[in-house]
Amino acid sequence: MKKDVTYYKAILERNGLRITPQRLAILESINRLNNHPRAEQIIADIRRNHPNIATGTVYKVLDTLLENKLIRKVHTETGVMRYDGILEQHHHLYCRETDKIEDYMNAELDGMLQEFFNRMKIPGFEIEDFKLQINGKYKGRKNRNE
Amino acid sequence: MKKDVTYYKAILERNGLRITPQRLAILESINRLNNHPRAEQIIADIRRNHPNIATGTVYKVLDTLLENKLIRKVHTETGVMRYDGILEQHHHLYCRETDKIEDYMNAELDGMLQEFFNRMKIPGFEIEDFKLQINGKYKGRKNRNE
DNA sequence: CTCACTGCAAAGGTTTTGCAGTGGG
DNA sequence: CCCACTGCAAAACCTTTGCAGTGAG
Repeated sequence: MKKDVTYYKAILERNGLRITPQRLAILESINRLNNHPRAEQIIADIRRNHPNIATGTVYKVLDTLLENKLIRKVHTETGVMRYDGILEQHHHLYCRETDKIEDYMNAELDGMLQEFFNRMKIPGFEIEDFKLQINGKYKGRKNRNE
Repeated sequence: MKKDVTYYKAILERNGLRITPQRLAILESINRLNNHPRAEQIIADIRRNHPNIATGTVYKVLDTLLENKLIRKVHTETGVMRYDGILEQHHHLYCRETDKIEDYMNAELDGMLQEFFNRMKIPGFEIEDFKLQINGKYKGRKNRNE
């Protein structure tokens, strides 16, 4: 699955959304920044090439993308929303000290959880998906404070 | 572990914090409301008995309690902070539709995860704890929309 | 040509802050 | 008594909204 302009155009089109430079820039930015950017970071990033894109527009676009499940929200302890372009099932490593998030994918873990909840039903609750937040500290490597 | 005024006084004292009516009221409120209240709900609750407690004070007290790990933050997709008085390891059932959170405790699950990560170390990351967010829908019972 | 989308600026909601005053120890 | 804490009101911060204008299809 190659992620380039053609790809982003296709997914916008598939969702019945108009293809605009703003939307392409934002989609592309989230995926290129890659590590769970805040709205503010996305805005700074795309303004380098699209200097007069409006803050309100970015939030509206993010909302539209969320509604169409083209991106996801991530919330950390700081209360500021962050956005995630990765749609596949995955978990997060989270460092409270630096507010840094990293992805953690592990098929064995997913299988184990799935199997657990198949067995252990929760009365009155229909499970759709689950996300594990693994809290801890980065050590022995630079804290790219994202 | 009985949770009453004496108990709250003791834990404040143990943490070197002054015992004030505001702090006791807030601690007591979070535990009595029980289900992950927002600041706004805590404020409304304690004002019934302490009519002139200030909003700013509540946020300051919540901060102090968080710093001393006497309560925890919970963040949902709406972006509004919520607070949790339960300190024991537990997970959350979360319903996106109603923004309702319920606790989920399961020792087998915890053991399984613990064992998994003992085996499967993550290079450069020291795990402190983990929280599973189980997303889904409540069905067949009233949606106490908390 | 039309209506979905953008830009702008103002408003909204939550949380933080500064400072004078109070009361817990 | 002293300094940690509170009350109050203003500010900060992030996000949403309304509306006139624009450009994608």
